[in-house]
Amino acid sequence: MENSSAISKIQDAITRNSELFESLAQLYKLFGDASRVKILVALTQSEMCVSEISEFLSITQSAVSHQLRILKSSNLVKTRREGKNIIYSLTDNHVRTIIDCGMEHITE
Amino acid sequence: MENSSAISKIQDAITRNSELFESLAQLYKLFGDASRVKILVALTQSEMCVSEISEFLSITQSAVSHQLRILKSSNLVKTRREGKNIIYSLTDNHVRTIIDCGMEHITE
DNA sequence: TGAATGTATGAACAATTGCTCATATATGTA
DNA sequence: TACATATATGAGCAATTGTTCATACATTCA
Repeated sequence: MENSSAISKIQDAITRNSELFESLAQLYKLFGDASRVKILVALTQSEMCVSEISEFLSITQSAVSHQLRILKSSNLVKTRREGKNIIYSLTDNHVRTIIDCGMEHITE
Repeated sequence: MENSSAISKIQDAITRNSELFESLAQLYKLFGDASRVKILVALTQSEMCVSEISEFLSITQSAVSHQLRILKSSNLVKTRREGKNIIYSLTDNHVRTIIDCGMEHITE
């Protein structure tokens, strides 16, 4: 099948921005796991330390830590120390927006 | 560590809506693959048949079909037949919105 | 009807992922 | 300093995922 001119313009745009869409996929992958979304949703409500998250999601501390590391290295969350605790919070409001955006689709 | 009352309200909300967040993760998982996002991005521009998508993304026809099946069974895309071709298009505007939402985060 | 084209699908496989377990590191406190 | 608490991390493992290959199904046209 032959490319129409309109289609081939889209092709150009997508090919040129290939890396951009890889990043986009990479971003959404972060939201594509139930544990991580729950963590993120929780953090939209309040900053929290690891053991709190671990408790109320009924996920082991280790599993939570692993996930938080992923979220942090992707700059979705940031940390500060407070005594023995490490307090996690959202880096910015994008997470909130993205979650809301998805929720609208789910709860239509 | 003990739950503060604020935290425990969040916990309740998340526990009660556990299934909702599973769905949310499930939705984002669909956007969490480069091939699929590219397909979806393409479809935000124009409806397209399988071979067109396959060509310009340089993905085999089989791989595209497999991905489209996933997207269709998740109701993100719909199809109609036109002769030998199956034309794929977005089911609604949510996909556009979600992609835009992620793009804003990427291109901040 | 037979050949060509477009699409779908199942099996197999490599890669990725998220968890658990054990253990290390860091901080606070007796 | 010794111990308890909070968090991080590496290795190992089972489950999931995305692709390829071969092939089946569907439609058009000669």
